[in-house]
Amino acid sequence: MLKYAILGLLQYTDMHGYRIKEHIERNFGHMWSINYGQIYPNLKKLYNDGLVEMTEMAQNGEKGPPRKLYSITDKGKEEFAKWLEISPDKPMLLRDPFLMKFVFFGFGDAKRSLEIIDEQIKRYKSDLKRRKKNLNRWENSGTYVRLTAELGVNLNEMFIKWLEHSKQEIENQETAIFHEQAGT
Amino acid sequence: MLKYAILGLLQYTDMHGYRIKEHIERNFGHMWSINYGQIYPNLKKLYNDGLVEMTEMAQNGEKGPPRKLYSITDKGKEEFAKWLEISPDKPMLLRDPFLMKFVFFGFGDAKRSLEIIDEQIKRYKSDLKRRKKNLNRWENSGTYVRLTAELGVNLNEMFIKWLEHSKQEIENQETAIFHEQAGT
DNA sequence: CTTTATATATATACAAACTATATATTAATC
DNA sequence: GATTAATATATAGTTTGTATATATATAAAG
Repeated sequence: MLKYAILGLLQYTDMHGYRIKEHIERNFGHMWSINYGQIYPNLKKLYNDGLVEMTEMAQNGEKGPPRKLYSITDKGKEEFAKWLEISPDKPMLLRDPFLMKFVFFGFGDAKRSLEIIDEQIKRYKSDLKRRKKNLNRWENSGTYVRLTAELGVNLNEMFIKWLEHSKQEIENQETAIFHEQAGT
Repeated sequence: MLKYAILGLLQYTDMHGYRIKEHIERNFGHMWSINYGQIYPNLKKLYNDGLVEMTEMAQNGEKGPPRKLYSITDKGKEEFAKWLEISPDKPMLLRDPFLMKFVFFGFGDAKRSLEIIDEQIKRYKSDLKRRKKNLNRWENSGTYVRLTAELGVNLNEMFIKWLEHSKQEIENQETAIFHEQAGT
């Protein structure tokens, strides 16, 4: 899938690996983090398959070592276009270490569980703040990019709402158990 | 992460690989799909690390070949408990082949894009129906499991709302472009 | 002015997760 | 009794993800 993310970005403009990582994190970072260890091998493969071209840039006053600028070829554009109009086969995958723990909190210490829930609410809230602040950045980037950014905000708001509601339910239940034990 | 999902499930009851897959898909299937190719190697590793025990069951009138029943050891329970109270380190990861295409629909054929969006709305809606129907199944499974199932429903409803709103915006924009071209 | 810190940039080894497919057993169906 | 369906385990191969090494150039600190 990363293959097509890279090809898609290269349709906007030529880029080198480092810049590609930046862009992916800006465009998909709502829900996606990427690593150089995924980008450079992919670029190499795209190059070997003739889907991108590469030119080594000379030093030009910029920081860092010489860059390798990649651009999409006609073959690359073709393959990307083909991919774009195929109905997505695989369903959404949501993998969240917090949620994985959450399901099993019944086995753990209730107090510690609530602590982790509070931490998570804070995390969601700071994420939401950042995303809302960046929303205007996508206003002129085309409808689809903008709508995707909006989805990120919606997703974040939904999670906060759900987790705050969950916290209350859990606390209420704790109180109920306490009263039971106290015989009231 | 799968390692801990398996250990967690084995705290409820002893299971063999096939059954573990069923349970994971029932409990986490809101956003998670699993494959035998992930389960059996994991069970083997858990066994080698002494976190689970295994007994080969004799045939007992049930269908299929002999089962290997796994149960969690004290060492396994310890490691699971330790993991459960550590603050989750990595952020949520949402990987969706549909969303990946959606961001780039600006490069593709608008008509085909709307078709794929319609397919996706249908998929979301049938998922929602199934999840809502199954909600009552978790009513007595403990607060955390039930709340996680509710999250699945919320997530689904949010996506439908977002995608239907997005569709309208895209269609409106298409119409605007048409009027522009027609000079009205 | 030289050491140190920082941002840039590429690369690779390793581990975890995912896909595809092979194999085998039993129960039910035809 | 042959076929189909459900159960169950296993593994090869690919893709993803993590950790870390390496190197260059600018900025900042001393």
